[in-house]
Amino acid sequence: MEKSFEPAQIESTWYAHWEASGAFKPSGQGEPYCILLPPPNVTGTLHMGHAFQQTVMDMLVRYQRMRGMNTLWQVGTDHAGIATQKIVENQLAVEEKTRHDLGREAFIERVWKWKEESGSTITNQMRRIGAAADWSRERFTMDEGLSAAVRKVFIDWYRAGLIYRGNRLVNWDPVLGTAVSDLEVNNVERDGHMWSIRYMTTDGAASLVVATTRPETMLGDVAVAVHPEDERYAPLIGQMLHLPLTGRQIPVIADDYVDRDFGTGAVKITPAHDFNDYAVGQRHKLAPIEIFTLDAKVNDNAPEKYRGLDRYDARKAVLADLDAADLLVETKPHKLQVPISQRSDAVIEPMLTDQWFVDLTSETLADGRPGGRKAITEPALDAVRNGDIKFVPENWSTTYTQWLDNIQDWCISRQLWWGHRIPAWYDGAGNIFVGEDEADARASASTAPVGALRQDDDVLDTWFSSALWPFSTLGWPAEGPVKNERGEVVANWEQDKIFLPSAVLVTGFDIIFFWVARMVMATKYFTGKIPFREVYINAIVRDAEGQKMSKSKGNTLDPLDLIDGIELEPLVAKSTRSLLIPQVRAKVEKRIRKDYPDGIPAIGTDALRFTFAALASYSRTINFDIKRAEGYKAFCNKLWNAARFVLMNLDADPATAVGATSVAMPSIGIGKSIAAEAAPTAPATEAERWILTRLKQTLAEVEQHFVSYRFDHLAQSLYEFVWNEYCDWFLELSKPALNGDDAAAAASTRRTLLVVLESVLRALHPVIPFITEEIWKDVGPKLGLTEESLIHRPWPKAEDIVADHAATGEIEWFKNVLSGIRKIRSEMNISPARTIPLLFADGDASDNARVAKFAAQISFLARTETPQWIEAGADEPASAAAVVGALRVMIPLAGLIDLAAEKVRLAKEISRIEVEIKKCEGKLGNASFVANAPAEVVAQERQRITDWNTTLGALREQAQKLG
RNA sequence: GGGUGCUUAGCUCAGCGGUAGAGCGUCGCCCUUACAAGGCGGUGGUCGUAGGUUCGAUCCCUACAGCACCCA
Repeated sequence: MEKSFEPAQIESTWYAHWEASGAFKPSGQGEPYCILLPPPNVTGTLHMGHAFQQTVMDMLVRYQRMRGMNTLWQVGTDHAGIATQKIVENQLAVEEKTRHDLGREAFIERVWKWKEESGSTITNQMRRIGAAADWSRERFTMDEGLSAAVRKVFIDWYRAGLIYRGNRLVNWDPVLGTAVSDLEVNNVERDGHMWSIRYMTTDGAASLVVATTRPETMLGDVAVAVHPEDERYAPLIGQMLHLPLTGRQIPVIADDYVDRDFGTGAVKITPAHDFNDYAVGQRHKLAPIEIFTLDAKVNDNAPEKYRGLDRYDARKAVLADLDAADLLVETKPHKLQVPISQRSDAVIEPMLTDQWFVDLTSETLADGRPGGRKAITEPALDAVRNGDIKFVPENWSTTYTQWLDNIQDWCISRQLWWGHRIPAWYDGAGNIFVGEDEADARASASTAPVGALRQDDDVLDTWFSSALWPFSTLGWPAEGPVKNERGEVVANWEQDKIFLPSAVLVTGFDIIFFWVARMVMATKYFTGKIPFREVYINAIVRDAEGQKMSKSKGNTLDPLDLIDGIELEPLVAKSTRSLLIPQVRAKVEKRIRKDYPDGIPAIGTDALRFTFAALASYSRTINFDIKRAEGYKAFCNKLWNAARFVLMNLDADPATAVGATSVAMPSIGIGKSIAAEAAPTAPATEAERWILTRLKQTLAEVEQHFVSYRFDHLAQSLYEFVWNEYCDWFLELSKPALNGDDAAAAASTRRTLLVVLESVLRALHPVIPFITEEIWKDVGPKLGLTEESLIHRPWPKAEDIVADHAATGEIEWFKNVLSGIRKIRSEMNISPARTIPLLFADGDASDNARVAKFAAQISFLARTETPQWIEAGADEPASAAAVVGALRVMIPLAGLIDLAAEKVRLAKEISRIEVEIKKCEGKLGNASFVANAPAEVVAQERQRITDWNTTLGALREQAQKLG
């Protein structure tokens, strides 16, 4: 083995090896265990959130595979309608073309070409973080198979009356020219104004003042609403007003939607361009008046003067004209929430358009069939309410149920070209024909079309196809094998439906609405099954200060930069490349130069993964600190060097290396190896029995943490075991054993070193697959294991190991004695190189036996001469002492220690213990504590006070001896 | 306005009813033959504030303050 751990070398070969060996495919044996990858955007690149999420999934899949489950990690990407179309449109823009210049077919062809060339970026990056996914089954939402599922779902829902076409107010992105989901709209606080405008009654006798942040929409006003109990306006209700600038007349209506205390208490109603106003208009049967075109310019319903003006130019013109007419009463600054499209940053304009919807709200259809609420929404709610699907952490189920309880019908049409084209046709009379294709649509219709049929131009929302992911990727609705474009079989519903429901979905909370809920709805409806049994909501990754990562802040991290490392200058260049505003560029550059003056060190995939695991508690954000990752790289190095130590000691004595003939160990899941066939006898030393006991406990904890998704605790258990127990104590204890006279103990220790190391490599493999595999390459054969590589080894089971709690007591005592000596050495500044005398005094029979047993190890590890006992009552030299129970562990002062300093040290220790004793006495002196506290707590308190008193007695005796 | 969280060592976070923990940082001593990405030993916290429940509260309850996020 190399002298230190070099991640780049290790990582380069193993992934290809695993993939080629078919290790990621379902074994076909054991209980099915499936994880669905939330399909990343095909346009995307791997960010920290992906890396974190995928590490979690990978740990689970690798663990379950080792446990013998039939695992499938179903991967793929989604076609990301808007994002992908935009990328290609931007490319066309460089050539000074639009998609309309190409035409629909040529454009789509070009998008496919882009996808073939660039769409695999993120899946290649996933391989770098070690994702053990079954790439042979990789899918894309626009695959033929998945598209067939989309068509079938659309048609079935349409024929069940659950999909309808309607003219509704939707969030319209005037830049992209499409409807967008309300989940793709952010309400952003902006500085704006509140304008007060006077509307006169038609008889000229009175007026009222409305307050608005969007004065231009007055051109589409159909009423002014006031609160029904608002006395200020009571006489005006029912009267008509002159709508300024338009020559139209509108009524004053009463509606308790109006907040009397907001603005003037009188609200202009523009149903065609505001969601609240739309509802008011419906209640009062007022026809909406649209005043904008689809690119947000004033249309022909407005007075000629304003036609063709952009909405913001129209605002200026309207305000100027109102002011001129003396109808503008007040202008004041106002903070308002502006709806911004996530996809284009454009201000959303609510617009009345013809769209397709999935009914999620009606109880019963007009013809008596079940409506969407009953058929789709309720089953999805029930699945969570009755516990079929569990959220982890549990409280996310509230978010889920509250959202579904208040859900609106789902607008599924998008005015794009890239996506699944809606399988609906229109005849000359506007009748709708739905089917697999035009022929099917005709055949399925009850009436003959009038004239030619024309297919709907629109495509479906990307999430419509993503919602089918749990079953469409498994081959549904095809009967037999589904092949990809290369003719390879990627799914077969008949066989693969065993993977439904999948075991767990790992995803971010922001996706609960977009995707989780919709998968439950579609999967329940079409298969009758739930899509997954558990939903693990992972935390959102932020920077070390808890700030959201954003390119314009310059605090993003590319997981691949952490893995490979990057110099400062390339890092600055790549971080500022996409930033167009010079001030932002400068700010980002400054920050990066400050945060990473030396660039980013390479920490490797394993350390990055371990860091993610260690940070994955149940909290909803994790703050990623590179320092933490560097610490876990050190852990990898520690493991590496521990392995080197073990192997070096085997090499030194090849006769006992395999050990199958001499001393056998508990089998610990060694399986069909040579070792297991040898008669197991107990390990020879206490230290071995102790480390095996600790290993057993650790493995049991790790299994528990996998069940509860506490990867932070899992990582910590393994970290502690490897570093603080195996390396710090067992490896150290093995040194005297290996160098001692007892050949049986040396041989046994060699084997235990190896057996424990091999087990811990297996336990760590799901977290840090590369380094464990690399180390195992040398370790496995030494145990006579026949597996080709670690990935094929079974999970090490706690129950295969025999615990020895007596040994634990012995080693704890040993650690206390050794720590006591080290403490004195350190505090008294005795050089670590110097061998010092060591004396024991007092103590009980078991101390006597233990000293005899561990004398050699104590001398070796504490660098002392052979310890001597001082008989009770005999004279003893002035010494510094550590107290372990009743035993005094003493280092004579002569030439080593300052008497005064030792007295101070002792006095400090005595007073510390006196405080502890006081605390105990306080509790035990309280009658109600003794009466009410559980017996074991009282007993524990009594034991503590006894122990403290023993220690105190020994310390006082020591102090007295020093005079 | 409705909802969900968070507030514990300098930093990032566990713990959640019975002796306050980890990693990183920091301080001291050591290049001791697996590892200086290391070893050994320290320092560091009235667990946001105020009440309440309890024999006992960092942990449960109430209120308040501050900070996030989600939905209107």
